[in-house]
Amino acid sequence: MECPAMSDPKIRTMEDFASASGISRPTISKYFNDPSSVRQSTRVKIEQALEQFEYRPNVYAINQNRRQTKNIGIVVPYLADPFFAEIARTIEAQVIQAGYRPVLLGSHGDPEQEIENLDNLRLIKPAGVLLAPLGRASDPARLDAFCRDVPTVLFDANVDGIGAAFVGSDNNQSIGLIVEYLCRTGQPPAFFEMKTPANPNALKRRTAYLNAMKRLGHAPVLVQASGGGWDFEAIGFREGSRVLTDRKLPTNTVLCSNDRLAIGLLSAAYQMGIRVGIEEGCTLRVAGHDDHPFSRYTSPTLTTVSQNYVAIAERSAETLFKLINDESPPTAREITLFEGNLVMRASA
Amino acid sequence: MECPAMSDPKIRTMEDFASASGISRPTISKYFNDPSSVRQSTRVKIEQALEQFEYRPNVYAINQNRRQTKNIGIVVPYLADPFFAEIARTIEAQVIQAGYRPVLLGSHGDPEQEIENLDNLRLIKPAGVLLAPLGRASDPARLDAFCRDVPTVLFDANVDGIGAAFVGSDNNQSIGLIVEYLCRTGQPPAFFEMKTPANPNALKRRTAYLNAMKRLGHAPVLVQASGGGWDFEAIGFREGSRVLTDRKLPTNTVLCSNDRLAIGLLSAAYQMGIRVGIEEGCTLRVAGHDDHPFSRYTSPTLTTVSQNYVAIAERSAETLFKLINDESPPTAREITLFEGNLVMRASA
DNA sequence: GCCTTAATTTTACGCGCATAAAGAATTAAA
DNA sequence: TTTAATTCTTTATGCGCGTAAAATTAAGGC
Repeated sequence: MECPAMSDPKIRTMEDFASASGISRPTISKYFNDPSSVRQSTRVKIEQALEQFEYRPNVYAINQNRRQTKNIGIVVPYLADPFFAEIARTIEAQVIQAGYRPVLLGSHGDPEQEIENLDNLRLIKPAGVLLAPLGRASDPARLDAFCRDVPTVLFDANVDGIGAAFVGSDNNQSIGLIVEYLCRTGQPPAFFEMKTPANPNALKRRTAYLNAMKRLGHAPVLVQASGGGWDFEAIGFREGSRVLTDRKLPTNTVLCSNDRLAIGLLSAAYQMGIRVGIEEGCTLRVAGHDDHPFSRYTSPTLTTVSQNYVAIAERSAETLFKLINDESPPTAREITLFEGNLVMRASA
Repeated sequence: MECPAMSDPKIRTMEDFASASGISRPTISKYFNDPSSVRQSTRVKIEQALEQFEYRPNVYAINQNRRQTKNIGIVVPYLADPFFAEIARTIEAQVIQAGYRPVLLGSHGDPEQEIENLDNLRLIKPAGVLLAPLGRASDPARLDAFCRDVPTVLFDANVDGIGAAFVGSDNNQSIGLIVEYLCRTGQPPAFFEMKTPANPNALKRRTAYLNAMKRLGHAPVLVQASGGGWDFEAIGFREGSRVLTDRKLPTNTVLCSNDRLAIGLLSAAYQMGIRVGIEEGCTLRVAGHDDHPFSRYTSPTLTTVSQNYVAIAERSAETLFKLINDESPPTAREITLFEGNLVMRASA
């Protein structure tokens, strides 16, 4: 039995706790709003009483009356994607550290779910929202309507003009990096992607690939998979099988728009008996983008470009907090891009 | 500009909406509590007004006064594991369909985080909680204390005597199934697992393996990986490399306690040039357990046993709702186990 | 048409806290 | 020590809704 100090008199309300601790209720209220806003000596008193009586204020009563809650919404397009799960987790930590309460929501790749998530967030009157939008599938008008009402920072995927700021990866740099690497170490890569990608990053990566190839004096080769949705591995497998069967590829090197496509492609190659990698006897090189958590366990391990998602998480959270606490007029929409790093493994 | 019907008079409170719709406030309140509890004709009136004025009641005011909120907590040990992300998503859908609001929390493999999640859930006074505990790492006393206060159903991992019910997989059946399959189609398997697994399912699987081998008249071989944590792929890779290097395995078949270990092992085998599978020329067979989302893209694709997580999700949600709505005295702790299905792929 | 039953309105109170204003007490500075 | 600034207490009001009880009205059956 835990029994810190015989919490005999039942402390249910802040009033109870106030009289039990010998401090006035409004001061207690101030303390819970911001512990540093009361004198050090009274703070100590309160915290001692807190250990005795283990009282916790009623969240609903608090939030009903405060102008602004301490809730921060975090919305990601797909929670079952380990990449987003990881970045969400990192952001969560930032939010908690800053004294806010994270509320994590996944959109399951569905634009309606995304809007529903935002609508649900509205109901809890969040201080701000960190939103990784679905991208092209998103309903920009409704996204914008939300961002006008609630301080919102976009991350991972940009939607032009929406939200107070955007923090993401510099696809131009990262794709340039790996294209250069591939060209330097072997045949110039073809680019494997979705024909009509939902994610705006995919479009930027395509452009970046084309630019990089031009710069290096090679003819670009686009391999575009039809189909939609978020089941990238399946698409990568299906279209990868097709392309490898056709044998029309003018190069032995494939750069995938993201790691999940690459995972599908590697699986297809393996099943066709095609040896992938940079070792002797390999007839195909495959590279990806994102440094997906599973990319280090593929066969062969996947050469890719890592996104600096820690930096992205930190900066986007930081930007949001500034936005929330700043009385200054909202400045111009700021775009921050972090560079990727080459992760050399066995596949290319 | 959206402007359904000129919502000129600003509807902020239920009182506003009541007068605007010509219905009394208590009736409006009843409607939002349960739309079917008001007469059909008034329900129509309210819903018409609702379209005109798009009023939403204040969540905080509601929950402050209701004896019970409509919140259902969902706690999983590790959100970055696609298996849990998927099952969480399925449960979410169930919860929403039943008219509740899911609150999803991940414990990041950390027992303290798990307790913190439960503490945070307490603050929002949930109607009930669906908890997939960390397992052996969990703090049983504090888990129990929570379950005594809040209707809680455990799923995925059982902790003896804690929670009102448990819904999971029948490890004995599923492991038996795949052991039989492996024995029937080749050499009897060794069992690859963690020496001190955090997950109680792992222990049941070990026992199930030993039982199955005994039943089939084979000598069991346990391969136990040291180390802890939730980075199963890394452990599978590291320990897998070691075991394959040692060449002390008296069989060419390895059954892994879960797919994530198998993913690591497959990666290790590939890097060592060991051909895995049931084809000609393969010297190793590998099987897993769980039908992890990535198991169909490994090289080779992973033979495994699928958990019926849709059934688990449905039953656990269903059980919780019954528990919440039932006035009957809490019956004996019910344990429901669903059978697994063999998923035959290329690795074994 | 009257009666029974169910649904609604009216009235009223309370939930647990934020917050504002004014005065009292404490602290720091002069 | 005096004064000014800070912090605290007291007092009071209100947030938006749940909910209970009594009075009223509407619906359905004969």
